[in-house]
Amino acid sequence: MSNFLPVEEQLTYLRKGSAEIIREADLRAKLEKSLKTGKPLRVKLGMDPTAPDLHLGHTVVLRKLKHFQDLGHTAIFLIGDFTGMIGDPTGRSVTRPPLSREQIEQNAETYKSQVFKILDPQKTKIDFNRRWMGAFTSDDFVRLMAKYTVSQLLEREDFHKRFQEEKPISVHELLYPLVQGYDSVALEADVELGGTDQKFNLLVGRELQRSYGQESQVVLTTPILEGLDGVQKMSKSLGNAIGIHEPPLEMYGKLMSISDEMMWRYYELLTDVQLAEIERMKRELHPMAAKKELARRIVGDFHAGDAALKAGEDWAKQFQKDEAPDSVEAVQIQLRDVGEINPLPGSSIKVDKVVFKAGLASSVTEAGNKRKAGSVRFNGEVVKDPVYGTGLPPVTIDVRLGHRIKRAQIVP
RNA sequence: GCACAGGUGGGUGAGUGGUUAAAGCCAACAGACUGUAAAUCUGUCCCUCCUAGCGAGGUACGAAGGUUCGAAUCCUUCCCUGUGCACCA
Repeated sequence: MSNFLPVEEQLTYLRKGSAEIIREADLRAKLEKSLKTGKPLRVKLGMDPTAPDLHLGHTVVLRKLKHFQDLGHTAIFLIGDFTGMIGDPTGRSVTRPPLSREQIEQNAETYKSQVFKILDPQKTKIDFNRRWMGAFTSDDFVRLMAKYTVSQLLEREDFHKRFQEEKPISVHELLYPLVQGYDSVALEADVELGGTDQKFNLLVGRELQRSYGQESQVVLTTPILEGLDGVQKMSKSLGNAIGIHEPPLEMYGKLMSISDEMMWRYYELLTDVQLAEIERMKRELHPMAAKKELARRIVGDFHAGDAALKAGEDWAKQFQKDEAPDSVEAVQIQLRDVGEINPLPGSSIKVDKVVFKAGLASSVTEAGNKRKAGSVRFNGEVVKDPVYGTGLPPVTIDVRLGHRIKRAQIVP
């Protein structure tokens, strides 16, 4: 009845793109057992509903969950709507403000729709930890907290560091790992996935399961994907992320701007290209060709049809041939908003304001600085004067600052 | 509660009464060069206005007041963080 692959094959498949498996022997044992009994493993991946928009970094671990799913195991996508109130203190050495319940629910909804770009909706169990945490009594909580010690919690690097640096650590933050760990108890998870930054939390799950008399879960961590800068982890707040909902051209362009070194890492973590094949590409392909292929593949994962191909063409047009792409976002701008200089007979507009209104600069002052530096182009021409003479509106101008371009429609 | 140490621009971190919109570094953004890669060099990096300038004005150093011709710098109160004290009277 069971149509699982042989254990070794499953292991090989799962190892690719993993950072660490704790412990591999346990995983092997669990796989063997499931093969024998025909019972799939329960694989848990939890996410905070704090960042409603998924980016490629999140997809690394989601892809891993998908791998388990492909192998016939049960994928449980857990939305931490309860833990979201705490906010995982990971990373920033600053206490996060808790999210409101409405926000969390809203984010959770967006999540659901987004993860199915990767996971098979038919075969994925979605759960919320409020389901059991909401029913937790104070007694239950005390019992849970009694199973762990403060020094155990302070082993976590983030807490440890803050403790050393005499920075604040709120008590509710300390609770986070415990609750996440308890989720594994509630779900009777066989395996829990997470980024390497989650290692501590995942290990707490192992301990707690044992305390509650369950077999400990296997912990499988995936690497944290670096963002566009190639240094810091991909994160929306760091502004170095590629969101999975982004339009094809934008996604394609961002992928083309990553460093050659990063490109191979992206290949490894974001595509199903086999390692041997990646090595071959490294040797035989021009880096740019390989990068275009990468961009095409990834854009193709999130956009249907020939969107990826089109994005490639548009990109080449815009950046390699220095032309405007076929589709440029148009922005309507009121003439009076950009300072009409002499209404008749022709009109003059203020360059800085147009750039700002087009959304290419975050302030008029910044737009002015860029203009003075010779970075602003109107219809392909560098504009250095503060005032730009146009005909009578309506007038359309392709406004370009750096690699970004907008079509400004000046209307009366 | 008491004592002590802190709170500066996206991040670090100088600055203790006056060319300080606030050094340096990092990040970021743009330009040159390129393959929108890397490396390197250059410029910018609070906001607004205009006649666009080594221009004018407005904000800014936890908050609010005060002293002063003048304060991030001195005083007062408050808020926030950390450390120590706390039991054995």
